[in-house]
Amino acid sequence: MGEAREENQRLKKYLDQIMKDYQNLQMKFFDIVQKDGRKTTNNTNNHQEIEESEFVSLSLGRVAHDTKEDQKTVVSSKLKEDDQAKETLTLGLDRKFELYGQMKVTYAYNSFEEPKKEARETSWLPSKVLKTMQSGDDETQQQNPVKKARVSVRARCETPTMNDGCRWRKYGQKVAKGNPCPRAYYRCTVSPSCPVRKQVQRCAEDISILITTYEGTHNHPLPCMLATTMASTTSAAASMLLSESSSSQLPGHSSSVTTANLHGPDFYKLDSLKSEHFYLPNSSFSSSVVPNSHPTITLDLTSSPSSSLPRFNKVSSPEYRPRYSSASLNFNSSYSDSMSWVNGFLNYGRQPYNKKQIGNLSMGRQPVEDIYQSYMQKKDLTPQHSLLETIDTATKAITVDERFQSALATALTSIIDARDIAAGGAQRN
DNA sequence: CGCATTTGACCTGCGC
DNA sequence: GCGCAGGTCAAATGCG
Repeated sequence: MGEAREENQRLKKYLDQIMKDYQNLQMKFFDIVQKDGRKTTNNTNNHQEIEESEFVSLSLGRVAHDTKEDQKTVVSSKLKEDDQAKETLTLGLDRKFELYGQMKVTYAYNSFEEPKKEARETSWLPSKVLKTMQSGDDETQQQNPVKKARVSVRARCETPTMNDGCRWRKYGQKVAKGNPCPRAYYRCTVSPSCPVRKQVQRCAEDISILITTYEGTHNHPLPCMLATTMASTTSAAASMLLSESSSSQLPGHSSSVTTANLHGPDFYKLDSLKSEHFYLPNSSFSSSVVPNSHPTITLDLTSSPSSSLPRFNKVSSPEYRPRYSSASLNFNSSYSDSMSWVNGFLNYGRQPYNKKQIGNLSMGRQPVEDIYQSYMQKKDLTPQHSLLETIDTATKAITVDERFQSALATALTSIIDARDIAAGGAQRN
């Protein structure tokens, strides 16, 4: 328990240090942006340079996933100014690597803090800079109207809609061209102002496959871990798509997609993702890109077997360079594996979410049942697993996962403390 | 009775 | 400008 306390203190200090470094880097960076801005106003011919400087600025903290050498140079030269700042950016790069390389889908549990964060993060900026950035975005948006990224989830599902933990209200239905099955339109009703919508449609080729397409970002606390996981999964996938798009944009369009989308909550959501990772063990990602339509990334949970190794394919055709890049990342596995995950996914939302049973078992914002659930899902456990396996896995979770140990220690402390207090009170009485 | 769903009308963007 | 398709609205309807 003492160790747990020390660890908590250590982590707090570490977090404070990261926040300081991050703010230092931002200050320095926007100084440079301002200088660049002055240069560009002197030269009216280099509009593209303005766009690129904006592009670089908005990529910070997220990923320098770009092929443009000059941008890399700008970023790296700035980083040399501050080693600690470099460390801060490295966090972003690592995160990106996780998204691209290992295809971890990060688990965000504090997405509802995004608007506040956004306000806080930008509040220190000189109003002039903010104004410039905002008007710049408006301009580029007008020039190049950006459609929201969509994330489509294909899963075998018997029910009319997939249980994703959120509350939805149906507001329309339409038969779309090329598919006799009607498409249903839902909007999130957890918060009246929530912009998130989803479309649900059965696959024309296989009606057992349900295609759920999500659009937008929740602006409220999500009701359960399942919803949070879903939201962060789709958000991460959308961010991946948008980030990927930034590396293959046409010259002169460089800022249109990226700047417009990085100002949304997703940018901060990604930034808020620290260490909790949620695995999609058996899934396939691909994106379909149609000019002037919504960039869509598809998360296919119905894939057929081929290889357990992740594949990353760029599928942009030389004849057609879309505004949004095309990419696919496959994690193909057996159908049964996929289904076990989907079943776990769907069933979890139906489990009673009884916090009282868990009591004070919590670790910061993340309840320990979430950690455990996350761990269980990483292990691809399903209700079909035997009790022994479950116990075995729980034991492993306790012995292997330091977070779990820490949470358990904290919980035990609170229980013992509470008992001591009660006992003390009884003795006094 | 209140809330969710249904469904035809309407709006908007795009291609021709 | 027109038609088409996707998306949304809102009155009507259904249900607990």
